[in-house]
Amino acid sequence: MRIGELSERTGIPRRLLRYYEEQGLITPERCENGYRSYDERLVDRVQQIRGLLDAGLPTRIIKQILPCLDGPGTIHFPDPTPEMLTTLELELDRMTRRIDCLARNRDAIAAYLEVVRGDGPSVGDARSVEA
Amino acid sequence: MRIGELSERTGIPRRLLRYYEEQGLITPERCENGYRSYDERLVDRVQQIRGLLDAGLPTRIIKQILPCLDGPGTIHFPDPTPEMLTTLELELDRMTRRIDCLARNRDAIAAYLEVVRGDGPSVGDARSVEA
DNA sequence: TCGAACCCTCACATTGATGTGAAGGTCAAG
DNA sequence: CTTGACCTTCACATCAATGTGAGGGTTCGA
Repeated sequence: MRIGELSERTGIPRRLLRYYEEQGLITPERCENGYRSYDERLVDRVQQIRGLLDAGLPTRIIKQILPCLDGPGTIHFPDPTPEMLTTLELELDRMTRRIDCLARNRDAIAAYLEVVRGDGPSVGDARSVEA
Repeated sequence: MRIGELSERTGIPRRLLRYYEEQGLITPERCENGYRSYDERLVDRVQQIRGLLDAGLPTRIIKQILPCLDGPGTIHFPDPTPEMLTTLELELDRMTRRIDCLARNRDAIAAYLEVVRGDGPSVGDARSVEA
């Protein structure tokens, strides 16, 4: 498919699809006329990228971890250098911390909302967190 | 305490502490001489801000949700306009999706790492290229 | 009294993720 | 053949989060 269709199917602006390519996150084929040609599988891939981006990971990290997330059974390791493994470990850790922080704060907000809309009992206490 | 001490205790550069203030996330007092004077509680507060920032929330959102996360017991609801509640609901939703996405990808990475190390070297293509 | 170590404001630079528009090629349908 | 809807590249604009440094005041100990 061409960029327009991929854009529509994923909800990602064309501009960003080109940007992700520029960042090395996806590498569509080219038709004779120079148009980008996207494989079906890139629909999922692009959405995964968006998810990670939304989750706060920078493209350069995403680029590194994407190869490990290929498919359910299709895991092929791209020659993991120890350096890369370290990066992954590190990022794994960051992600966990990020998740914890987000979860704690989300829970606090949820609690707050619950209290505010008379849902719960009287005065509540939504304790939360930090890094 | 002054900005230097807060910076040291939180690990946040002075520059950012001033930036957070500029963004309305914190509002330290001022001494006679114009120096910023930070309350003890701001140590936690600042770390909470960092956590949220790291988690991908922009300052303008953080500014909105911070009042709901004040302290242990000290929760005072600031006249929740329906508009604000909507924002919170929305952000709550985003956070949940973000968490899910992060968790999925983190698990995938964790699984990958687990396979790569120790466990049997069977699947995949192990190329040995060198740069 | 001097210097070191703080603090201030101002303001420009940078990076990452985007928006937007110009100038132009391709292609199917009227 | 022309028009409109695609596509291309290029390049400048923007926004948030930071870095960095200039120019200058304050405080404190030697």
